[in-house]
Amino acid sequence: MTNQPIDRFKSQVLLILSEIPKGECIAYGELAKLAGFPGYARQVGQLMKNLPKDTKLPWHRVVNAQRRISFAENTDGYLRQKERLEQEGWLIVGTRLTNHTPPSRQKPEQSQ
DNA sequence: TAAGCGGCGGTTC
DNA sequence: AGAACCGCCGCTT
Repeated sequence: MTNQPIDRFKSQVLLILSEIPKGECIAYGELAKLAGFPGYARQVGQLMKNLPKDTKLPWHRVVNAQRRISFAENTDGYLRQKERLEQEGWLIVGTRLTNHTPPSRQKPEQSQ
């Protein structure tokens, strides 16, 4: 339409997103960069928000650069994303993602 | 037209 | 490690 670059941005992002393997996650900025639009992290988030609820795209695999779910904990969006991520093997503590059991306050210090 | 707001990110304190 | 700040860029008011 009138917004060709923007439309392309969406297409690219959604394409890359659909290629994200199960059990893996990517940051908004990372996704934007891979799509060819570095700096468009927020737009990716906006795009995710605008995705239809019945989309089969792995929107839940998109988290922020801090490896955290960008929704507030009490929101339904957070709960949905958490559910889906846990379903793919992720262990989630609060908004934080961990691949396996979190190191119960195990501090590196001189360990090794 | 201007101002504010995000499913953000990187740096700094 | 966590909170605060600023920079970013399109969308909504």
